[in-house]
Amino acid sequence: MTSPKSDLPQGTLDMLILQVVACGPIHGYAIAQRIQQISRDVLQVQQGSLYPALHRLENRGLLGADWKESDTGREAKFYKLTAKGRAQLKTETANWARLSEAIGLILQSAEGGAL
Amino acid sequence: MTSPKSDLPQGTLDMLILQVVACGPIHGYAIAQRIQQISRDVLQVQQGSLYPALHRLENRGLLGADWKESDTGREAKFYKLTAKGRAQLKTETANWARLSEAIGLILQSAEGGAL
DNA sequence: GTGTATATGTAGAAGTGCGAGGTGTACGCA
DNA sequence: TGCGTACACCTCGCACTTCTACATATACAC
Repeated sequence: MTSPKSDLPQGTLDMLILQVVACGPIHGYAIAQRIQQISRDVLQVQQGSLYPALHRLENRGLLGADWKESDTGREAKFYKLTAKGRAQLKTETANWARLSEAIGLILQSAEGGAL
Repeated sequence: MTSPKSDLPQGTLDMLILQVVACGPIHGYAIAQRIQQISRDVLQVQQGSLYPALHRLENRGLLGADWKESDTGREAKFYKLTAKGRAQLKTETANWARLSEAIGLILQSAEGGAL
């Protein structure tokens, strides 16, 4: 309980990955680190979630992959966004904005106390 | 697939229900209508999602229920928030705020570009 | 008496994240 | 030399939630 347990809402992981990959070619292990870093440790992507998601995205044709050498000299699988992936990211981002806005409406509705 | 399918992120339904019930005693059917109405039809709670969620929340002791007569004269199960439920709502709301903020950070990170 | 809105409920299917485990390399330290 | 840690990939099965149907029953309009 002391450690911040941040289960992320189902469906958001794909969007997050797509977004990080959109910044440029990057390998899986680094994606997880990026997300954790940018979110200030709020979001933590487990490897058991990361790699299956990556494979799903690749199978759907949203991500392309190439084996290259990482900064440390080891072989790593670098992912990059396809055109289809870019479109999907756009869609999901818009959808997320609408959803979070709608949820915000519900959450605010009670505070007004108009009832 | 073409129709605007608004699957809501897993875990948010409980929070939404708790929030709506927090406004005062209300029956299940009306909860779904409320959510849809307040969110301007963005969020639509299916009955197959609603009732199981309601029962879960009741089993966890977050919601209390009484059978009363609804506006239309039919018997309906009116739910109300327990103290435990109120605490849970508070926790989930805070958690949601942190999560959505963190996700917002990721989404913005690319636009700024440099990091 | 048929249909619609109200109101509750269940069953099965599908998808997704998580935990726990496994593989292998490279590096620092004792 | 041996050990632990960080890197970097992967898989399996569990648990959970939501969705799509379906089933039930009342009240009211036509």
